Amino acid sequence: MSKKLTKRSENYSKWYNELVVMADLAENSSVRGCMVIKPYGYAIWEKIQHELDLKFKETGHYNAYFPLFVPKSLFEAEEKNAEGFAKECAVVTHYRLKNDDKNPGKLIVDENSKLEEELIVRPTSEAIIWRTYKNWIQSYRDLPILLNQWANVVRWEMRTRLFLRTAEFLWQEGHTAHATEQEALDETKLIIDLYANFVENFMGISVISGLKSDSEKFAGAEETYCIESLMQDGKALQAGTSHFLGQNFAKAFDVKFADKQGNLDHVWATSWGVSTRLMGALIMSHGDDNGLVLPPKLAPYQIVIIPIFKSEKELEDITNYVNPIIKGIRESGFTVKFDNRLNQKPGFKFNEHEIKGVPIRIAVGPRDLKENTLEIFRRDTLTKKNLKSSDAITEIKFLIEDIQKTLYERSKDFMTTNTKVAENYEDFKNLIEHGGFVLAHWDGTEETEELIKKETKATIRCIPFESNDSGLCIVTGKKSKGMVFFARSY
RNA sequence: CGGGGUGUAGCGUAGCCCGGUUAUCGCGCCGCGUUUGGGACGCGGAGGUCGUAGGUUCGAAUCCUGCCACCCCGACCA
Repeated sequence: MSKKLTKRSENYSKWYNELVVMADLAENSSVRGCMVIKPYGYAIWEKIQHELDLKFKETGHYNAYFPLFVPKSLFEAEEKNAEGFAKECAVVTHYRLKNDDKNPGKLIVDENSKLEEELIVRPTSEAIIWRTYKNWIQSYRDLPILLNQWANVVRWEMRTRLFLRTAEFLWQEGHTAHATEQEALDETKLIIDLYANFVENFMGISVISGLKSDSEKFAGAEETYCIESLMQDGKALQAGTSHFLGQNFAKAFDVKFADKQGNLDHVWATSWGVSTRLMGALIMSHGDDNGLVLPPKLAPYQIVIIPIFKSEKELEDITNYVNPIIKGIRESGFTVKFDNRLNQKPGFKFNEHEIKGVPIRIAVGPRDLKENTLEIFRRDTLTKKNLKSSDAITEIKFLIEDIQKTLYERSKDFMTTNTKVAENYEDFKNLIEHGGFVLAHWDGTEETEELIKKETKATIRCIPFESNDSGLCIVTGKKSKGMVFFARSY
């Protein structure tokens, strides 16, 4: 990993600031690590939502909404799930405040308003949803249930990190119920493939997918499938997960159905989600030393037009000149912003939109009006050229596609060149030090995984679905079913 | 919760070791003028409980103690 790239991780927070900042909460507040999503950042999130929503609906899913609060008794029903999340739950214990007699103008919790049963602010919604499904499912005719929820969740992490691990985050969580194990497994796989497809083709980020090891899988799941991407500093980032929950939640919440023969059986389940962390992945995958770089499919606006003028009359002329071009761009299905602010200079605007990662910039000044030209700049390669204004639409169509493609290929090349095979443990330690994915044989035991983690800080990011050649574990020398992906991760 | 570090204007900082006028500089902000094809320049101006509470002292941003917050490393994690 080059020094420049390593150093770049220090810049990430700078790029974040265009999209998101840590919330400025009251001093002495015990709430930490909440984020404020700025309009530009939220516009990107909306794009992600919109596209995923389409894909979910294409595959037969519907959106629904469930409560923010989960009664503790429901939360604890599925033991492993409860145990896994217990240490990071926000808990509501009271429902009322009152004036503090000793401290005028201040409020205190009214002890008389103590709740009979505490409410957990959802860290994830399996519990409350499966309690609901219990009432919805009696027969095989009620299945499958394929629901998705767009929501916020709260996880009281020891340590937060902007975008990647905030105390509250936005996500979508899918929760499905099926009559057979195979159908649930198929759903789990369908979604992880959907995620991989989305992240690669829409966000332009190359990913690997596979299974999580037992120690890394979701609390309450039988299997966790994941997609993992590689950031420019060589650290891996989990970008999405899809869980096969078996009958665990159906058993915990007593959800049974009668099949065609009239036999009762527990329902099979999946759950899956991606979060605002995807935006972190976006920044850390494509950002360069000049700021964000957005793939056209995600950019709040794909093209910005910057007029260069000395007088308002000149601006008017330029406006008349670019109006047909703007119209043409919109008719071609692209989004464009005409930055005709009077209070900022062109140089400033160039820079601002570069930091924001706008894929294409067009500059138009008096010179262009004379020669019937414009200057077009692409953010991914930082190159610009002049062309006839009549060629603008053709060029834009080409660039939109080419930038999307280039970003993905860049990400893919980066992952390929930073995925190495370790022949032995010494080799492994050395490779891990340099960042990136390291493929190595592993004997499949938790002990070995733990040892590697302790000695190298590397974890198993995923186990490929299609097991490759068998071999010998690099640590123990025991038989291995195939190589797995290791990396240091966020 | 364990180890390390930091806290000075909206942001980034100097000063602290070795206490002493009106707390430094840059960015940003406001006004006027000149500028405008890559983050403009000049002049003028506003903005500070030096994290907080105590202590030492004639005198504290500076020394001491407690507390609070933030950052980094561990444990945890989408």
